[in-house]
Amino acid sequence: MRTAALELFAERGFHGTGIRDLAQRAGLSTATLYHYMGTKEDLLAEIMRDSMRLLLLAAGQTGTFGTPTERIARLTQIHVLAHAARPLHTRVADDEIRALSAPVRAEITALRDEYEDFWQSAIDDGVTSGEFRVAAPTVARLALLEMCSGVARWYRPDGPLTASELAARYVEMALGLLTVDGAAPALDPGAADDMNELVSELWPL
Amino acid sequence: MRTAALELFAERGFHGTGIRDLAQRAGLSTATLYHYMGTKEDLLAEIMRDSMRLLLLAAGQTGTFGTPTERIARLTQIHVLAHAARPLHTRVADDEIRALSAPVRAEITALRDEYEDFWQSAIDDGVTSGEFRVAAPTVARLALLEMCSGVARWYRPDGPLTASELAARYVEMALGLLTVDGAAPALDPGAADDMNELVSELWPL
DNA sequence: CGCACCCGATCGATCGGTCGATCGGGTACC
DNA sequence: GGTACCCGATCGACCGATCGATCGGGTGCG
Repeated sequence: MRTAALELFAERGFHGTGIRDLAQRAGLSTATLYHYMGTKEDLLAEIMRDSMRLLLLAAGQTGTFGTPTERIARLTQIHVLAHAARPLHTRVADDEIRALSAPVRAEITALRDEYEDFWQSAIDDGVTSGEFRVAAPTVARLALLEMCSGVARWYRPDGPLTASELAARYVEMALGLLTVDGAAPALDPGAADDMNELVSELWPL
Repeated sequence: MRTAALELFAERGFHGTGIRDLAQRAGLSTATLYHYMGTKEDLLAEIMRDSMRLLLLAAGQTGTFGTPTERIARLTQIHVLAHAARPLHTRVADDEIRALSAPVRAEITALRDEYEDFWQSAIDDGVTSGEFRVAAPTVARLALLEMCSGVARWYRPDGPLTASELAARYVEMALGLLTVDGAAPALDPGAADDMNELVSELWPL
């Protein structure tokens, strides 16, 4: 039943999944479903709690020692491996927060914030120590997490890369992202302004 | 009415938004709503079509000339600026593809694939020319796009960064990500294996 | 009049969730 | 051994509410 909910929530979204869909996938009647579970939201909340708690546990065991470079490398590897190993869990956890009622959402958000703190402090420490050169550390955290979480949306185990290889590539990219060579801007200010102008034409305020 | 649909789809998702929600937000009755629009799905499809077409148009004007570095810089800037300027459009376009029926989904997916080709060919050209050093170009494209699209989920115009500043930071990070210094692995193979072991304990197959 | 605009009322279908009833396998007492 | 009792598991039927969508009938302006 948990499996059915996981698959359907990931595939169609929480609001796109009816309890009759759940019952059919589990091979039960809707009444029997309610013998085992609470509400539909409870089902979603459990999935998200489990997902976040495991990630937080792993981050706590690997994100607190060593150099900032090592910490980011380990956090990235864990995050990518987890998203590759459990794409359904992580996709639901990343996409369906808005479907939760306010109290549960607050609980899950608190877990997520705690997890992201591991990343932020590793980035900040790296900037302080000079290992990282990045102009906006908070933006870097958001960009990194978004990029790593995306794995769950497209990774397939039968593709050209194993999960370990994929994680290694992400570690390389994450560290490259954090050690920006700011010597020469890629676009001169004039070209950048041209882009701004094009955008304000296409997407007028 | 378009505005109402845009706001509500972005806020609650397609399946989480009812016709009566749309009518109330637009200050109309549900019947009047149907005087102007087709089905609810048509509304979603229009939002996604507009969003993708503009992005594709912008990419066509900026992603085809210059060095790979310049092309990626311009694509990144356009993408980030668009997502910062129209977060609702882009969030809906990124998150609600699965809510579309098969034919419309195929159409939107084709547009998206065409757009992503601008990115992929710029990355591939840069790898060929030696400007970029990245072990898995396809993965790099996915990572870059996911990271840039994330902007729509959290950027607020009244925050510490203007949209132009944000785009400049993203250009730096994107180019850093694509020019990985592969000299020394951040984690020795033993440490990487420890991570793999931890993950297989926490997320058993 | 004709047409664009707008509405209350209502449609059949489906929603999340509950109801009372039934079934089969213990288990405790005589 | 028989039997009276209990209980978790399961079901079809059904609840009120809401879903997306439609209807016929207004208005008011050209």
